[in-house]
This record gives sequence, structure tokens and C-alpha cells, in this order.
Amino acid sequence: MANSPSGEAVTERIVRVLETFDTDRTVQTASEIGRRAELPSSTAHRIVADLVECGLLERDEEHRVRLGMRLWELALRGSHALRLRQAALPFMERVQARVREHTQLAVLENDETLFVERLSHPQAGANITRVAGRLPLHASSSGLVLLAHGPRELQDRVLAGPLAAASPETVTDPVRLRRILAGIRREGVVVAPGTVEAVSTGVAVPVREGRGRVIAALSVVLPREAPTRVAVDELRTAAAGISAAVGAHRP
Amino acid sequence: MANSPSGEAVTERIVRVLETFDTDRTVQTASEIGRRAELPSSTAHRIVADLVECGLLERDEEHRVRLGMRLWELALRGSHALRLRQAALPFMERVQARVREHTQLAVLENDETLFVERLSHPQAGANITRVAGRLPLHASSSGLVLLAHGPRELQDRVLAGPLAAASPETVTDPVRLRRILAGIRREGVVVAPGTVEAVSTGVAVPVREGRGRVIAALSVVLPREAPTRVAVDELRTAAAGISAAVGAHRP
DNA sequence: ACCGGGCTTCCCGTTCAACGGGAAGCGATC
DNA sequence: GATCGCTTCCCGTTGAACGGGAAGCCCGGT
Repeated sequence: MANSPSGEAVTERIVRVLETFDTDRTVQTASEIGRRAELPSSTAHRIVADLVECGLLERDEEHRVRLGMRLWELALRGSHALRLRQAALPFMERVQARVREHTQLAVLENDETLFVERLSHPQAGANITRVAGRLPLHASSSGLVLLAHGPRELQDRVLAGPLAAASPETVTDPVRLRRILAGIRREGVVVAPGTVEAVSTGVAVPVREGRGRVIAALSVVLPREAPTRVAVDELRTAAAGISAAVGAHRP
Repeated sequence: MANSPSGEAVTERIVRVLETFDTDRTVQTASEIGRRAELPSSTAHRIVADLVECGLLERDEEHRVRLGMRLWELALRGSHALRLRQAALPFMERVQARVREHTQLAVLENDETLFVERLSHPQAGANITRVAGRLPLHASSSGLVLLAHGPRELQDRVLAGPLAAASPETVTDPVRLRRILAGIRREGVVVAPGTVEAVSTGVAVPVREGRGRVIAALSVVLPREAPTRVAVDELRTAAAGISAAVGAHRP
């Protein structure tokens, strides 16, 4: 950044400031932001004031800071994520109405699973995924689908790297994972019991752009021993619908 | 801004760059961005490169630029809008299932109506509102609700300013508008036929935080001559539910 | 009333990142 | 092969950004 001894760019600092916010930390003081973003206090105060000035951040009654509606607006309108989500929503609703469990839509982002949308059924069980939340590619049914259809380099990189287990049953053996990925490409679906949480089974299918590249994964989280037949059928139908809708919207 | 003859701040320029994107313009070249943001070409290229570096923007196969997933993620996780939306979604789905027309959730932002969420029924009619889109406060049923419950200064400011008509029937007379606002505060609902489009009627109710301040407006768009009774009841029930959900999530 | 701790604001000299004009490189399309 | 637009590189100038320090402010504790 300009004139900074640390040699980082303004843009980077702004990102670091925005990164200090998350689901569990939606309001902070400027000093807190400075500490978490590792910025000198006076610098943090100045940057926060700048961002508030532009509307990217907002102040509440107690001078505390939160993400601004303007940021939300700028990030969403015109975003790929919103288009995809709007195309997918009606189909996700249908899945959720029939399966009556959590339904998620996820994309590949920076070697991780990024959840773009999630519908929850009132009487559905626990589910750690959140909209705008992430999970490792190998440790979620959606991630496995995205990984299976991702570029070879991605697979090599992820399978080589450290593979943390999210639950005792998460598959972390590269050889077994390769076999699972091949199965996904062959069957067009993955059923992953206990991968994220011991009590649940993830079922996921790929969502294609038209008939081509895989752009997302659609999944449901079922109770561990529930039958998967209906879910698989519903997911496949919905994925095909989303593909058609995405293709139709931009002719 | 740093060393800029124009005297603007970096932050401001970044916002100007982001502003060049919208629903109808999701991918642009760096030069296009420069022109629309009124930045010198070389400067625009540099800033775009910076933003791509940080992931706020992304490049596609043809070197063109679009909003990045990272920006979407940073703007959403931890945002007030996402919390509100997640709390509201189940209730909006119920409204939409019963009324079978477009259902919207909107908030007040910078003297305008900002739409946070929208569900569309397959066989519902036209609807110009979009997620992350805006409408004037006086020219939409949601906006009228937000205006009616906004601070007095806001009402004075909006009613004094130029009041553009969105359709031939949009009420633009300050006196009539004041009467409508009083009606909304009294009845807790507004029925606005032809305000946005001649063929439709907007119905909107306030959504409160707990039992207090109005934080949003919930609305449906009906065909012009459709009965409004069911919609009003459903909206009221849903608004109460959302209030409870918003209150419960942060004790 | 007094004190202490944290947040915030103001001040100010230093410095280097940002700036943007210009020109050359690279594809397209006509 | 000439034109047009996007992009990249270069480079001298300059003032915006930086951050240390100190003072102001508002708490809650004693």
C-alpha cells in the first residue's frame, strides 16, 4: 500500500479489513478490526473511516462498525453467484419440498467448496454449512463432486496436500479418494455417509452449464441411515433443470 | 486519492469500479471500466489488476473482467442482509406457496428501496424488482411502508424532492402521499394498485425487529384486479414470524 | 471522587506507492 | 496491410497514505 513500510497495497488492506468480519462477528470496533487485520491503530481508524465514507461499512448507534448494505449491493448485482442462485432457486425449492431436508448449492472457489445457497427444512437435522461458508473439497459431498469434475491439476494439488478429517469417517486416503472421484464421474452422483458429520449422509450431483462444464454442485443432507433413492432422483432432475435455466438466461 | 490530480481517494475509485457492474453488465474489459468509471486508461488497468490480484474481480477466458466470488463471499458472510434474509426465507416461501405470486423483502438504504430477496412463482406475472435492485421509496409498495415508518426527516426530504412517476398511476402528490403514509401507520398494510406497473397491485407490510423498529418491508405483487384479502393475511402472519425469528437468533 | 483502561481523534514529518502520459505490442476486423 | 481497440510496459513526478505519539473521552471499578 501507498507509503507503507510493510509494502502492501491499499486494496489488500481493504480486503484484510473485510476479512475480519464473518458470521459470528458482524459488528466490531475500529480498534478490533485493526488488531485482527494487523494494522496500526491509527491506520485502521483511517481506513475504516474511508470505507464508512464510501458506504462499504456502516456505523451503528454505538459507533461500532458493520458491513454496509452498499457493499452487499455492489457485490451481488451483476455477480455470477446471484445469477446462478436465481436460476437454481425454484429447482432447489422443489427438491426441498419433496426431500424435506437441507438443500445446498456450492461452487469451486480457490480450492475449496463455497456454498452459494442453502434451504433448510424446519424439521431437518443439524447442518454446519452456511451461505457464504466454506468446507474443504474432500470433506463434503458437494466438494467431492466439484473435485471430481475439476481440472486434473486441482485433483493432484488437493490430494497431495494435507487432508484434514472433518469427522472420524472422512476419507483422507488419496487412493480411496481417487476411486471415489472416478465413481462420481461414472455415476453422476455421490453418496457420502458420515463425511462431514457422523449423524448425516451427504448426497450430491453436478450442475452443468448447458451440457458442458460443471459449474456447481447440488446436494442434500439426509439423516445417516435414510434411503437415498428419492433424493438422488430429485437432485438429478433439479440439476438438469438448473442447467437448462442457466443456459436459457443468456442466449 | 493517492497522488491523484483529481483528488479522490483509492477507496472511492474502487467503489466507482465496482459500480460499473450491474445486472445487465456482468463482464467488461478493463478499458470499458475505465471509461465508465471516468478513470485514465492506464490507471483503470492498474486498479483492475490490483482487484483481480486480491480476488475481488476475476478474469474469464477472454481476459474480460467480472465480479469475483471472493467479493461475494466477503460482502455476504457477516452481513446484516444475509441474517435478515435467512430469517425471512422460510416465511417468504410459505407466503409464496399460498399466494403464488412474486414475494419480495426490501430494506431502506440511502433514501431508496433496496430489494434484499425475491421469490418468483413460475406462473406469476411480470415484476421489475430484482435482488440487489432499487426503486424510489414513493414508487413501490415496499418503499411506501419503509417511508411511512422512517424518520420524519426522511419523509420531509423525500416528499420535498422530485417525485418521478414509475407509471401513470404512481402517486407523486406530497399531500396524497402523506395521507397514504398515515394510512399505512394506522392499518399496518398498504395496497398500491398500478404504482409500479399498470397491470399489477403491490401489497406490503412492515417487518419489525422484535416488537420495535421497522427494519424491512415484505410485499407481494398481484395481478391488478386480484383480491387482496389472502395476501394481506399471509403477509401479516409472515412478518410476525420473521420478527420473532430475527429476535430469537440474537439473544 | 478518583483512577485506570480501552477506544478514538488529532497532529505532523517522512516517504514511497500511486499516478498517468506516452509509446509500443498484439489481435482482431474490414 | 491498414485501421482500430485493448493491453502492457516504461518512467519521472508528487502528494496521499502512513503511523508514532499524545491528548481527549467515556466507561466501569474502587
